[in-house]
Amino acid sequence: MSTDLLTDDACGLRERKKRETRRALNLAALDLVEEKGFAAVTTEEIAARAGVSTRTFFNYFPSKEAAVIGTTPEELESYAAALEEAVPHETPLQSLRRILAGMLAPASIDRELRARRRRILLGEPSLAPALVGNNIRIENALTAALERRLGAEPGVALEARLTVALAIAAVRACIEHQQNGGSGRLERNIDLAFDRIAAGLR
Amino acid sequence: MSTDLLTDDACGLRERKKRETRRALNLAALDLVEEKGFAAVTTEEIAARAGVSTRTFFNYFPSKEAAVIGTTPEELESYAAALEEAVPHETPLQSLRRILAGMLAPASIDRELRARRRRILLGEPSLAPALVGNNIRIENALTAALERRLGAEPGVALEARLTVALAIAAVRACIEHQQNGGSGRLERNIDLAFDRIAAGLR
DNA sequence: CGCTTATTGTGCAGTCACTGCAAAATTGCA
DNA sequence: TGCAATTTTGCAGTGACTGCACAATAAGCG
Repeated sequence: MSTDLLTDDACGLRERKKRETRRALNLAALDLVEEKGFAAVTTEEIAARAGVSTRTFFNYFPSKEAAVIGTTPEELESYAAALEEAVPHETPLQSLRRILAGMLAPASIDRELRARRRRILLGEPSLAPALVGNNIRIENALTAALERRLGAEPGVALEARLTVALAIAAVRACIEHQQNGGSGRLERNIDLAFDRIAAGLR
Repeated sequence: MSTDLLTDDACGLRERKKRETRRALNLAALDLVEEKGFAAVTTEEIAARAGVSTRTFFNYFPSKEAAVIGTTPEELESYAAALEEAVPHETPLQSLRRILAGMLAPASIDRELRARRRRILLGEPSLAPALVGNNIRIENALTAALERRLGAEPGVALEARLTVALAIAAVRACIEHQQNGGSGRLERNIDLAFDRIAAGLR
């Protein structure tokens, strides 16, 4: 159903051009934010640099924030699918650690885009509200996936939502720690955080 | 330093009028949101119902969302102070459970305002992004307070931020569970959630 | 190739949140 | 009462975002 992330060539010219435009807008937004800071960038500029009209910008992204943070529906689906499938000897929390860490690591094809997204994310605290807003979508998708994985027993709904919410919050806490000049490398801190969650907090 | 929440009479006419205006705007916003839904309410309407100009609205609140969700700096300070002071036999997590539950419970003076805030909060999912945005402020204030309580040992910064972030995320998860028609009473679920966190997740 | 049809891009007009600025109204204080 | 500080307000402007109608373009078909 969903085109997997590696096949760029989903048939028609139409589809390809749409992806190119989306990507161009995405890159333009990241460029400009790096140059001038998020607040000083206008949607008009982003559209201009990507070579489309301002109106078209809003055909691709519902907001200025989305063009910078932009988790695509495809990405979302792929993360959800990864969580739904139970890997042997892996608890839900361990799956989440792996998947969420993967979202930050410039691993798959679009490593350029992801690396820059990450840099901006760590550097621009003013994006934090938009970031957490975006997380809601991720949280809902992952919660649904985990519910399916755990089956429909009573109490599972809350359990699933709680697990996902805490995992995302842990990653976000590490990012904010980083932004506030905290010590330690991001990945290392994330590992520490998940270990804490597994062991129980006081 | 900070006027505590019970003394309404902090001297002058000026101060009193400011509080009244703030409260009038707050109530007007809640009224209108209950009537028409958040998206359909304009700042102009809110100001009009409160009997002030649109421009004045923005002297009191930085955004439309803030008038609805509106955690005042005083509230923030009072929560932070409550967390900083260590109660005997209470772990940080237990303190957070008590304090965050108190934010939802219509306990102190302004029970009317708080009860309506809570009802709207549970009923209007479109406010979720604004809600989590607001949580950032709360999180930062509580993190700083917990850091002070725990002292300046290495690793405390991350530990404090993580604990606060997880506690807030737990409450939020329970709220969203409620919004999505999940089972159980809110307070009961929050208790369950905190017990889980203390015991460790899988 | 041409023609029809479904998408997609764009311009335009409009709404609304939000801001800076300067003048007017109000309050505090001597 | 009169002066100084603060608050309110109007005004003009910017910029995000939307609906709509129309132009441009790709897709499918004879």
